[in-house]
Amino acid sequence: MPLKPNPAPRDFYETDPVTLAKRLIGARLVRTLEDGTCLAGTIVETEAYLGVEDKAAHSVGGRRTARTEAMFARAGTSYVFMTYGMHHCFNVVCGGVDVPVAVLVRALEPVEGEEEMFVRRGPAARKATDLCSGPAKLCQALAIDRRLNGVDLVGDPGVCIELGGQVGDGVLRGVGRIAESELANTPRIGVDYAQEWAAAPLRWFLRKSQHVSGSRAEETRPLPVAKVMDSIGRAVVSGAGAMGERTP
DNA sequence: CGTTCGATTTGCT
DNA sequence: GCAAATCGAACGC
Repeated sequence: MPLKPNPAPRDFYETDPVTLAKRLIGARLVRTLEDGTCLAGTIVETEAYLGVEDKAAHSVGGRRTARTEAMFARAGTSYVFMTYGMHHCFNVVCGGVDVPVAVLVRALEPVEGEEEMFVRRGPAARKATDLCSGPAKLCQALAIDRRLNGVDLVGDPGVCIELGGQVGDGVLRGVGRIAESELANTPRIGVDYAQEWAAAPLRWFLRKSQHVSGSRAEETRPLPVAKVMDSIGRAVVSGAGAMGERTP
């Protein structure tokens, strides 16, 4: 029997997407189904989407539509979208209200409900590293779809993020606290259309993990807008009032 | 191993 | 009408 989930608090999310993308590695994404089934994995790969100026972000130019609305919500909200007509991707919204920035969760190492994940993923998943090694794979494995778009990860019973150190967590095979030196920092995957933003170093993954997706190549180009992080930081501060490094 | 291509629906031009 | 923050099958070497 899984323990009751222990959601990360609001202030975990009240930061910029680069900070949150790194902070999420080693945390657990926990999905609780209606029947009580728990499906969970340790996050091993993330990407930051920097909002208005980021040509790879759905919220580029401040584009605010039915689809992107959740990106404008408060930190700790989910943003789940459908792409290619059949796949879902799960994001964690951060920043402040009306600051449309988020982190895409790209890969997990399964820690609970692996058998159920194999059933949900179907015959293409032949081994554990096939279950959640991609943003759409992990959504299929954890039964995440657009019904979970815009929900509050701090208060919704269906999905949350758990930090390490949960009492009684005997199944954690994951990684606990992560040093930045254990992370690789690479271009984002599948955003070649984003011109000068395509090569920006906005993807992170746990080097030692066998559960990551896509290329491990680390050649990047600098952020095309030098002050974009400053502008996000100011917006977070003025919008949410809680920003900065967390030192647990 | 590698590359290519189709699936299938939505969101927005 | 077109391209998409993807995946997996099919094929070539």
